[in-house]
Amino acid sequence: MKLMVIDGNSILNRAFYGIRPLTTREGLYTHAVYGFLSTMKRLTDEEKPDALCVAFDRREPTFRHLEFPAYKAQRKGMPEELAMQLPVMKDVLDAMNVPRYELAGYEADDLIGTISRKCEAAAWDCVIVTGDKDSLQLITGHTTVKLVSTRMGQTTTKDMTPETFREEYGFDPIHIIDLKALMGDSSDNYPGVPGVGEKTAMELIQKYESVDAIYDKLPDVEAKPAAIRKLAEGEASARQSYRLATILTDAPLEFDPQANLRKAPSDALYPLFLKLEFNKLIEAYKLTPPANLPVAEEAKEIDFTVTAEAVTNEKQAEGLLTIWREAEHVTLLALPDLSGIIVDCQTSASTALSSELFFTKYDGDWNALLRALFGADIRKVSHNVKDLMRALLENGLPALGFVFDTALAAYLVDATAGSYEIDRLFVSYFHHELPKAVHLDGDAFSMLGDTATAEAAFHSYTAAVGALYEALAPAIEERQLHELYYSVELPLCAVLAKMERAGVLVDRKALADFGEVMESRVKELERRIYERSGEAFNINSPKQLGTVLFEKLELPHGKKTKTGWSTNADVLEKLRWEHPIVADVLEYRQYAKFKSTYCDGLLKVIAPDGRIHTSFQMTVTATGRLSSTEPNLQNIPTRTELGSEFRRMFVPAEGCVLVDADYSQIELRLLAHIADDKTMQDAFRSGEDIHTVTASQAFGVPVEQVTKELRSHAKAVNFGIVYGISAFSLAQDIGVSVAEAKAYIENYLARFSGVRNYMTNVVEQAKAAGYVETLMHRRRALPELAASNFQTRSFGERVALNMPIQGTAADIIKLAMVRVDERLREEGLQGKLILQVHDELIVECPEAEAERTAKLLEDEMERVMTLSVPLTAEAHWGKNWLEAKG
DNA sequence: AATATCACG
DNA sequence: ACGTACGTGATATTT
Repeated sequence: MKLMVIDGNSILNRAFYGIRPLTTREGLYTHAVYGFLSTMKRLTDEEKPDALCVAFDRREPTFRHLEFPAYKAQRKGMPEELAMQLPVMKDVLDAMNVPRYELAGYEADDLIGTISRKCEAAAWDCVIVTGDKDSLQLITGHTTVKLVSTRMGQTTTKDMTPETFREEYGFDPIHIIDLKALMGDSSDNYPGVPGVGEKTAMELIQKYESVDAIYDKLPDVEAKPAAIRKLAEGEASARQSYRLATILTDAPLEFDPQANLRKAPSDALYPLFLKLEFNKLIEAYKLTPPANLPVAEEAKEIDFTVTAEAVTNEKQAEGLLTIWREAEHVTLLALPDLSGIIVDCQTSASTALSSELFFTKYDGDWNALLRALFGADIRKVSHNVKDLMRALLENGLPALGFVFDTALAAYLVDATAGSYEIDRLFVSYFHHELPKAVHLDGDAFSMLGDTATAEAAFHSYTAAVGALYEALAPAIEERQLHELYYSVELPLCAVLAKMERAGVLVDRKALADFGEVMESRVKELERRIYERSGEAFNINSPKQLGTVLFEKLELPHGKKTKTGWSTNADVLEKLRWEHPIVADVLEYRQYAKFKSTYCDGLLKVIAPDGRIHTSFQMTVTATGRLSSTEPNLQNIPTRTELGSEFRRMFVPAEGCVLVDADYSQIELRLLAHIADDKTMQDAFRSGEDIHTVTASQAFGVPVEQVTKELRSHAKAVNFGIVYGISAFSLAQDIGVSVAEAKAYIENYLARFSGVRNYMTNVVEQAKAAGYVETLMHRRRALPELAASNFQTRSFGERVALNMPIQGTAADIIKLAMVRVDERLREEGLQGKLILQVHDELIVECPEAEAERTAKLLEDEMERVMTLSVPLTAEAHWGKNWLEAKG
């Protein structure tokens, strides 16, 4: 039989410092608990112990403190963010039925020591889980230690047995105590023998094994004379340190391994995990909701028992439509194919109506019903409105009167939540699982399987959207998001729905032909690479490629990755002249990428109408940008000549052109505006090339004397500033020494003092507020800024600098899209927006309207916002995307 | 499911 | 001293 005992404080600590901070929507920090549980899960799965328990320290002083007042004296108190997780941790363990032990006057170590000996006495094996090396003294033939360490965010464990210990230390585990007695412990704050450090102590213990043996022999021990003198002087301290380092194995603890046999978690665990928003762990532990899940107070008002009325005939529908038109709003969800819709409506303070519309159950004119329902005179609240609108448009139906989208609102309230599925949101807002919810695939309600269950879920989800609306609508107001939400995001749904539906025409033949060329080039390069390396291998495998380049061909290896040597383009570029194979690999990579991602990838998604219909995601990015999927049309190559050929294959319909308009330097302009940097504002107002002016300013050279190289360095600095620069990365990027890069940045900030102030101010404000925001109050929470981990905190600081800029640019182009769409219709132009690439809009329009459309785009894009610098956009048009870029 | 790489702004 | 720029998505390989 085997028992695992976990050092609670040690593992919780490690998780706290090793994982980036994470809070629930309510601001309760949870990452330490989360990390603890992941570690516990992993180790119990691996070790499969029969019994499991956790030991904790108590706050009271122990005998060590009493005997040696300086003991752990310089330890800083636990940060608040960790302290608040301790009671949570204990609640979780209780709910999991994992026994925990603590005892006044004893440290967790002493309890673990005692537990391990009691296990041995009962003929059990004991596995100790801790990050603390002191515990290694407990290792015996029946007690082993799993030593946990966190490196680079990865937790690894090392199994320490008597054998592995001896191999590493060269003496028996028990003599760790003697080692500590000599070298002391700076974190526990006891000295050992002053002047004797780890190295000397190791040598001595390896030779003599124990403190006793050393002092018996003194002064005849083999060591430097200075060390012998220090040993003699420090004996009292060594003896005392020995006592402090000794873990007790006889604490007065009632303990029977049998009582710690593993048990199934209690019903309390599921709701607790819900409250902590540990959705991943619910899955990992395969938890299911207990039969009688307690109902949270906030959720009481939501009445899920409203009897739904099935709408079967036109007379009934007419009555309902009248009621819906009179209602302040209705809440609805629709199946993706529009064959079923639930409409909830509050007709008075006390009366709620829930109606089921199913195509198969309705004997009237279904399309007429939908046309009425989706007209402008019924105000509708729904979830993922853009997708519903696209479905409506694709069926030739109107898509009007949408007044609220709960997914979109939840995204504005927390852009980093990651998922905005109805069930998840509901749990997160009301700490309560949806009743009768079955696990449906996201928000897509499949009517497969048990129809009754699926219909019940459909109703619950609709009711949940209604409840979420009540919570989210005020939240939008509170956070000053009214304008962004109602004038930008919500209207944008319709614009994007139309764009997705319109799609973009591609020249399939040209794309396929190009693919053939790529294919043969890939084959040819593959042959040459095999020849040059003398073997056939998978060039796409960084591992195999690394072996060939760095072991077989013995090329100098650069950076390492987690799994081996890096073979990325940066590294290979530096090796280009070392061996001809390198250039081949680089070229191979390029062709392979183009072939697989852009030729094959795009060909696969051309719709029957010959066009590609991407999906724009509105709730993905942390900054407010859109993203594009299936396929991603926001990363079509352009930076290389070969790659930009792909843009030639994006074409307008017969008789049309593509008009492409992009903002000029929008992010730098926003930096000048937001940072209120007069020098940079002047630079933009001068109309000169911004990178040249920056170079002239930062390097103290007249504009005429700015060389290409200086300009490109200035450009890199400009970009770096927007991303939250570091000298190291700048140096890496432009290939100068870190010292030079540092000087560049210093010169830059000396000249652009507004930027310097912005950099310090925005971080300071973000720390105080806990978030940053754009000009339109789009917000990003920054729990990272409170992190004690340097790397995490630095990341938070860079994000604080970048998000207001990138996010405001996103606000601006989104508003421009709404305006452009509006104006095109007002002007009676045929043009349609078809793509957005962050700072660029593409319209497809009849050739004859190209000039007017281009002008309209420029005007509307520039007019969106008045800044302290001009906001300029430039449009061009042509017979394909490449030409239209101008 | 995680990692490495590389395409874009 | 820490490790090294912001935001995305797709593909192929490996676990």
